Amino acid sequence: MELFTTRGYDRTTVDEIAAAVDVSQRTFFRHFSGKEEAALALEAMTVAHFVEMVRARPAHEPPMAALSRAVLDGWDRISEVIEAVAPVEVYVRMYRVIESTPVLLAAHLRRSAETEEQIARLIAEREGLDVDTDPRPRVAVAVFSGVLRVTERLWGAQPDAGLEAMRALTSAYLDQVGPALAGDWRSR
Amino acid sequence: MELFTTRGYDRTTVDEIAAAVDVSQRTFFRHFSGKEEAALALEAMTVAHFVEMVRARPAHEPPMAALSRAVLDGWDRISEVIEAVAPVEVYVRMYRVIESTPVLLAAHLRRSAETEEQIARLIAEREGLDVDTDPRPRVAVAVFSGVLRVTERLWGAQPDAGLEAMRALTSAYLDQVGPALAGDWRSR
DNA sequence: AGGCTAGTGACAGCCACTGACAGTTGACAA
DNA sequence: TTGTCAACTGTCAGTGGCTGTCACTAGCCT
Repeated sequence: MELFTTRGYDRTTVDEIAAAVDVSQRTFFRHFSGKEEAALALEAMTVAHFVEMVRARPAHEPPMAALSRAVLDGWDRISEVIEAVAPVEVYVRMYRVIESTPVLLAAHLRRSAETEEQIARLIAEREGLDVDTDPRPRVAVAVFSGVLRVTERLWGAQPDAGLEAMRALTSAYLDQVGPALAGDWRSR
Repeated sequence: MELFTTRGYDRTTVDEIAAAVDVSQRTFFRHFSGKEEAALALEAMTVAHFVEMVRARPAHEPPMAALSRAVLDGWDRISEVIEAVAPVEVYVRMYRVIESTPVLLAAHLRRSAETEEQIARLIAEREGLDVDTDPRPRVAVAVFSGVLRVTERLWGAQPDAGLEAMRALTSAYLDQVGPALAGDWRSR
């Protein structure tokens, strides 16, 4: 992470990473499937945390409410999860590296797509629906994650990106789904 | 495309592609920035077409209506666009290769994200809004493209994926946004 | 004829990644 | 104490995507 955030992803070779932790290149590839996975390791941790938060929501909550609360509560506790492995500040710097590195951003988006599918199945299960018959679980999750992506992008662009700012942004943007879908924006 | 769809993306080397069109490897890289770009070239064409369709919508249409109609009309005319370059059947086969090849899917999603930003700016302009102040353009486009991604994924999974099926699926799934956002799914 | 440009090939090199082979270490059973 | 197994490691020799450099050709304008 130190190398990635200071030199940049492309200008960091696997040999340099291996040397920094005093290990052969071959050994690096035994721990990580590739340079990409190493770069996204922190991010993967937090994503897993959010999935857990969704899984833990009480069964009586309506789908969208469960998703919203899971994410909002998730942001409140995320710092503990990160801090157990690395300073939060490293996480924030690394997020910016991901956003600004095409191959990393691409990989990140693909992983998000996989997470979406996973959560859609979770929602379908909660509601007792078949994810391949009823379109609503996947549509709901797609709408939800679409908004989350916009939010995280905006957050990364802010100069003073902290975890509290992220929570506030997420909440504000989720509230905009209704207005955004309204027929005529000019009439409001 | 022929090589990619028969042998698979990973099992096709740039040398093979270059040899197939009787050109040196170096020349291949002068025409395409990489193997990836070559594989996504057809897809890029159709995306450009959809952006044009959005740009062509009359200014008085509400945002979501403009997006829906642009995409639906887009599917009606897409076959001409594709057929000018390759058989539609190649396009469909190639879409499946993209879906099933991790690096291609990742690249595809990243490009979609760029297109989203482009369209959000288009929508903001139509409505006379500042895309960095009003959240609605980006949120609306995110919701919309989220649904489109679910649709295209489902379409690719169908055995008889044709362009008409795609249009129908798109329409059906866009209609599900309302129901998916409804509070309690069980009450309906 | 001279010079410009676009397109090309050949060659050498960087880097991510993989397969094959050979240690080393610690835990545990004989 | 000794054999054995599993987990981890290093070395080496590739393959394949991609880039920089140099030299060449064909068409085209002056």
